Amino acid sequence: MKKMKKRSDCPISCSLDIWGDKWSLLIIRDLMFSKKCRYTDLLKSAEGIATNILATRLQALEENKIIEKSDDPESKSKGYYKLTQKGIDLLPILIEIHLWSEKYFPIPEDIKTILIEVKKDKAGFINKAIEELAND
Amino acid sequence: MKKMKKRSDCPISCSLDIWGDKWSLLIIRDLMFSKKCRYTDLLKSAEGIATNILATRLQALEENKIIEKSDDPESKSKGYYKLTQKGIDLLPILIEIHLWSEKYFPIPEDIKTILIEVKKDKAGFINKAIEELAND
DNA sequence: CATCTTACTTGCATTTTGCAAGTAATATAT
DNA sequence: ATATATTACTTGCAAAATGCAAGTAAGATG
Repeated sequence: MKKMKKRSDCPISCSLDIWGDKWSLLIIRDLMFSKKCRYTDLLKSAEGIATNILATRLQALEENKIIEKSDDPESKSKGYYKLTQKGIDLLPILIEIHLWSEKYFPIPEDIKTILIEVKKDKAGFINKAIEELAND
Repeated sequence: MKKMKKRSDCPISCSLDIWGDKWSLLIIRDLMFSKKCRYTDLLKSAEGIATNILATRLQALEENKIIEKSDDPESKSKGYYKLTQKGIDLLPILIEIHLWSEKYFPIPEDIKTILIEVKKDKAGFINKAIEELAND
C-alpha cells in the first residue's frame, strides 16, 4: 500500500492525509457506534462500499494505528477489527460532525435523540463513551 | 459541476459528501484562520493545490453554501471568498481535529500555543471565534 | 465430502486528480 | 497610449484512485 505523502506540517492536513477521504470516517463510525467489527459487517453498511476499497482503507487505517485486526479465538476464518485508542480519540470529531449536520440537514430521529443527551453535557457524554469504547 | 450523490441519511456520510476530500477542509481552514480570501492567496497555501482542483472545490463549496464569492468594490478584477455561517459553524470540527492531531503528531509551536488557550475554555474560545468570524 | 461463509484479490472501465499551458478581463508602468 | 503584469480562472492530457464484477483460498457447516 502506497502511503499518502505528507503535504505539510498543518495538523488539519496531516489528519486528512490519514482519514480524509470519502470512506475512512464511515468505517470508523461503524466500528465506533454500530460495533460492526467483521469485514462482512462493514461491507453491509448503508453506503455500499466496494470490497476492494474497504480492503485498502482497512489496511491504511491499520498502518496508521487507527484500527487493529484481531483473530477470533472461536474461529480461524473469522477476524475482527477494532479501534485503537488513537481511533477512539476521533470520537469528539465525529460528535461535532453530527452536531453540524443536525443544524444544516434533516437527520434520522434516533440520532437526534442521542444528540439531545450530547448537548446536555458534551464533555461528560464524550468521556463516558470513550471509556466504554476502551473497555471492549 | 456534477454533484456528489447522497449515499445515505447518515449525518457523517452527508457531511463527507460535501467536504470529505483531501482539499475542502484546507480551503475552509485558510478562510477561517489565515483570512486568505482571494483565489491566488488560496493557491499559495503550503500544500500546493492545483489551480483546476481549487476552482472545482470552490464551486462545490459555494453550491453547498459553505462559502460565498463577493466582488471587491475597489477593483473589478479582484474577488474574494468568505465563509457563510454554515461554513463558520465548521469551526468546532476543525478545533477537534487540531486537538486530536496534537495528541498524536508533532505540530507547529504557534498552533500549540493557541491550543493551550482552547483547552482552558473550549466553549468560550469557540463562541468568541465564531462571533469574530461572523463580523467580517 | 460437498457446499457455504469469510476475507479478501484481480482485472478492467470510469472517474478524479495533478500538472502544465493557455486565456480573458482588468490593472499598472512607461 | 501602449506594453507588461496580475487575477481568476479554463483546457488538455497523463497518472492515480475508485467502482464494479468476478474469482479465490482457507476454514466452517450440513
